[in-house]
Amino acid sequence: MYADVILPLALASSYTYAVPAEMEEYIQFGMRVIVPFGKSKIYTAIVLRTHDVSPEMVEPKDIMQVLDPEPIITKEQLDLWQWIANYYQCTLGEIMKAALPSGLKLESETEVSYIEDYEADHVLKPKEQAALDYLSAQKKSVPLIELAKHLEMKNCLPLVKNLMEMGAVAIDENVKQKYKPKKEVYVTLNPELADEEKLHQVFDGLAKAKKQLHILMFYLNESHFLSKRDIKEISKKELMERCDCNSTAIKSLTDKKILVTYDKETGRTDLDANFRTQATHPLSEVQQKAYNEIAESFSTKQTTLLHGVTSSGKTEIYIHLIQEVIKSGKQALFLLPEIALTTQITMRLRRVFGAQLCVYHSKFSDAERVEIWNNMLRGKNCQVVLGVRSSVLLPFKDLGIVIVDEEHENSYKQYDPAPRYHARDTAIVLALQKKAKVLLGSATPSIESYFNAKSGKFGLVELTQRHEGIQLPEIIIADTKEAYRKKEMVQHFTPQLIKEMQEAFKHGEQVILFQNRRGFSPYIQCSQCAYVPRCSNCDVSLTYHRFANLLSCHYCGFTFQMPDKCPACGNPTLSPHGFGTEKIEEEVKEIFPDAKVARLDLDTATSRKNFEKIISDFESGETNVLVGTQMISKGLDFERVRVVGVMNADMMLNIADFRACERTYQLTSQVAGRAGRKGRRGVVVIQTAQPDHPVILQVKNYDYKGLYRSQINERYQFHYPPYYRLICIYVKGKDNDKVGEAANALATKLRSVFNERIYGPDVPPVSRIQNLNIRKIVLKLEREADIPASKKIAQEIINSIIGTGNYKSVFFHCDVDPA
DNA sequence: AGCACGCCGACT
DNA sequence: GTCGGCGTGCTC
Repeated sequence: MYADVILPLALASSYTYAVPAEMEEYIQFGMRVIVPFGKSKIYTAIVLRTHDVSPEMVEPKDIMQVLDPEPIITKEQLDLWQWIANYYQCTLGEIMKAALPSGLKLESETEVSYIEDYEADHVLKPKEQAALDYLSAQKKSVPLIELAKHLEMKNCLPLVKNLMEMGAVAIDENVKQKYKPKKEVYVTLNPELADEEKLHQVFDGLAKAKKQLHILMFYLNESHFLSKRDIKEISKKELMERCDCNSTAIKSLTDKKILVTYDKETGRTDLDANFRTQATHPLSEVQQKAYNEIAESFSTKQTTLLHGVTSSGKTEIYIHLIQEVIKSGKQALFLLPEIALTTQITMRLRRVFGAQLCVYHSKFSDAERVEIWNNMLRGKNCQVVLGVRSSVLLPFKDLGIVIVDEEHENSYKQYDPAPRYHARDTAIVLALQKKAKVLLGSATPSIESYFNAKSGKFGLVELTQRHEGIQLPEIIIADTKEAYRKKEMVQHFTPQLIKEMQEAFKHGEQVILFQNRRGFSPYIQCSQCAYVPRCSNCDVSLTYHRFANLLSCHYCGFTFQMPDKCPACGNPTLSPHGFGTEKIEEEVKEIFPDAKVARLDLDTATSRKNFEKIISDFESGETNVLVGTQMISKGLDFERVRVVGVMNADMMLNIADFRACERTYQLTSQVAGRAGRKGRRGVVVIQTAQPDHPVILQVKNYDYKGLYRSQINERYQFHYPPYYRLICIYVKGKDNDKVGEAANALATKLRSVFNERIYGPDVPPVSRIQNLNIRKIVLKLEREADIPASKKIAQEIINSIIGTGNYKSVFFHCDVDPA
């Protein structure tokens, strides 16, 4: 018997292994197996199918082990994987990597250990001696990477191989089980004491130990131990909390053999047994009307777009829809963009759905994610999944609805690494497969979705009123060019923004300042010789971070100490140019010395905890100015914010991308929506050098339809989505000339088939990232074109270019429907 | 992705 | 003359 398996690598085809006789009985599609691959590596693979066709040409290796008693993916999941692989031009292995939590993907690690009685018969080289000294000192096997690090060698495998031949060391491949079920200590009464008489003796013996007596009484009452009915298990933790005692008191009881402890496997995702859900708020009249329209729309359309202004109470409608779905026994998936998954929305859903809700997010521990995966397979506790992009890849059993909140968000599209999939579009395919409904929600829908709604492909429901009659904030456009000319700018603040901030502080209200760039300044420059420090691996200037006193590359993460003099001319004349969140934070402190400023960006939100601390400090009024990147724009509701300042709208407008206008509108409206939720009407100050730009005016007038009309026209004229489908083909490699040649050859060949539908090759604005030079070719296909066939042809042309063998160090990848 | 093989420059 | 760098090809 043989098994075809998917390996978690970017390999085009499946691989065939021999199934040892003892596994034949139980091996099945969807189970994980451990297989050797290549010279020494061991991977977790997934069984695609079993058969008895011996592979030609190669002698199959044996499967080492079957890891699961049951399949861990479903046939339907594989169908979806196949769709993704096909549509987004990637391999099944890449999808497997993205879909499975890493606790389910075991990988081997090479470990080296010292052989105790080894005696050298010749003088060893210094490195060899150093390796042996290190290994013998460790007294256990050491990962190869650790040894390499210790010896400061890039590749120490040849050295280890040598030592192995001499009989000095041994190596082995170890596969570590990463996921361990969580255990908790529980207590119970010693069963030997379970009769009245003995218990009385125990009580008498504890007459002097009040605390212990209290604990015992509490335990007996709470667990219903004596009634022997409806017995409740009690954990040590619960006992300690509810009796307000420490573990010593319990220890005395266990030492006296009155109580005994035992370990119990508990889910990490299990809720406190005392958690009580709350009833939902009834829908307002307007919400109810929208709800009915959605229900009506679902009767004819699979997907419906809910276009509702900020604070129109979309979430409440989602909750009611989900309730309806889970009442019928089906599951609901609630998708949120990566950065927006905050406690606020989680708490809100938790209050309603309690233990039926599970949250799936990269900032949750891997063990939790394995648990959610397993629970979903077993159909346990997972009626409502709140998650980010990758949760569309979870093993749903009976999905009834998918809600994609903030559907326009570009973080739904994965860019690097593959699979380059869009979670919104994948969710629609998933829902189609499960005969489920999809609701896309946004205050500023993507042009594509709005087009689909307008053209009847999706249903459309509009919600134009803010909930509870909260007024939309007033939007002030502040002309920075004019303010500079009149010398009215205070650092990067226009007089209008300063005035509104003062006004807010006077009334004890809060301010949010939005600058979509982290760090202190995007570049520094020597005022003597005009030198600008650049990344050695990428074609970008280095961003100055004052807090850490570092220069950092935002593309490859490379950092180094801020030099105190110019590396080119030696003068101490380096000065920051441009501005990011750190600079704004500093300026606020100078201009308003009494303000308590916090900053929320990738540099301060290093962990979920830090992120939540910054938010809760702002919520409680501990801080009163919050400076941030687009992280502050989503899913956060604050009560006392009156002023929102957009520091520099031009930065977004001037990006060379066909979505620049759309994005500017979306981001700006999104941050504007943070202003004035209750009480006083909010104010938004947008600072720009282009106060007459159509998009700025559309934002000011809350004119989404105007934006849509102008954008849809441009999209049509310049051949962009939704009228055309884009496929970006990237050509990358170390040798810039070779990359250029390969890109030219590819473009020429593509043009011979696709003609004027091919654009480029172009050198992108950042032309080199991590020492890889980049070229970009764009294929624009008409909506009516045979897209699958075109993709296939494009891929064949790419393969033929690779097949010429002229561009060996160059590689290619496709980005279908780029964000 | 990782690992081996093979070819070229910098050391003894 | 060898050591060790990286470019290239293959993995059931």
